Amino acid sequence: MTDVNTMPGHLIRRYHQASVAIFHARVAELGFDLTPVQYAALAKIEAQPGIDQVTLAGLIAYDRTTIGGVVDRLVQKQYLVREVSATDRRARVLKLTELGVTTLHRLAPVVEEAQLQVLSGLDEREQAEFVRLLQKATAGVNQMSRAPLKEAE
Amino acid sequence: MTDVNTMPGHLIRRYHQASVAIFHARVAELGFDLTPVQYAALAKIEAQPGIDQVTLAGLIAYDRTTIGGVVDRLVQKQYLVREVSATDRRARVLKLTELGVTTLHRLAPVVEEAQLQVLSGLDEREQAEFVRLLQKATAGVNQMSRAPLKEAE
DNA sequence: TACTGATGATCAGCATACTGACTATATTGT
DNA sequence: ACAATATAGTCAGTATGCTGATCATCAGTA
Repeated sequence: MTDVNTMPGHLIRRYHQASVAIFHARVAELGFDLTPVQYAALAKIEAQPGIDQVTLAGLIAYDRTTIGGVVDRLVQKQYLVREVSATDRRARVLKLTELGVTTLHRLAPVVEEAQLQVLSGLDEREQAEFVRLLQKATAGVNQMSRAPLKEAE
Repeated sequence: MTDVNTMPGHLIRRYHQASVAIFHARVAELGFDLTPVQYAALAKIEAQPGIDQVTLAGLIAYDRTTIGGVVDRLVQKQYLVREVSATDRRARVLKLTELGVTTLHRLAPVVEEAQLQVLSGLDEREQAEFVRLLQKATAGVNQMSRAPLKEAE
């Protein structure tokens, strides 16, 4: 394993790079300019409207510092509203706007396609096995990240 | 696949995040401050001293814009020397310094350990299968990246 | 009630990646 | 030889991630 191109860490970086590029290309075809991270945030906020930033970060495994900037940009694009929580003045409550909802729904099928394209180097049986192993491997190292996934309670 | 946490793209992002964190933690234990990208660059330059930046970028699948900054920082840390090529004045020729060589060799075993830790969620049979599928999947989407891997000739 | 610690959010600073544009130099074709 | 094209590298601008620090607010406890 002296060649970095055979090391898991390096392969993951390259795979991630391509995965992001595929996402961008697909989304750009529809005339949108959303990053994978922004999409994930919108999807999670739709599922749990009124969520605060730290909880959101935990549910999609982001760093809490990073999420601030992501939310900033989504608010600027008018996909999100951010308000001070009525019950905790430290917290910011997040909700989708109408535009956010329609955008999310228009993008959903394209994002699905992008996922398939990311796996397109594998045949169907391999895809299933790969996703299973990827989930298991990711779960195994979850706590090593500064931003571990926190399961919904 | 409506939940982003089951989507391959999202899993890859999380896995990559943890992989980088593991690398940093291991390298920091030895008192060094090298990123995975910087390590990969050093390793490749050792294998091919006198390589230019574009070729290096192709061999480890970086963007040519990004590699400039990476090399800058490695030069600043005195691991690398960058000189104008004698045969092509556009090109910059890269070589390791003594310090670069010794650092690379000290880090190598730790980097190996980090790779194993990245896979630690899987049993031995799964690890082999996962790396095989990861290589195949990555190769399948290689051309979608701005920085595809270019095999050595 | 007042103190202490925990928590939500932000800020500054840095490194990786990307896009698009630009400069300088080589190469190719006529 | 000269024009057109290609290539190596850089720069400006933006987004994701990280570290570590700070501020405001909340919650538990003496």
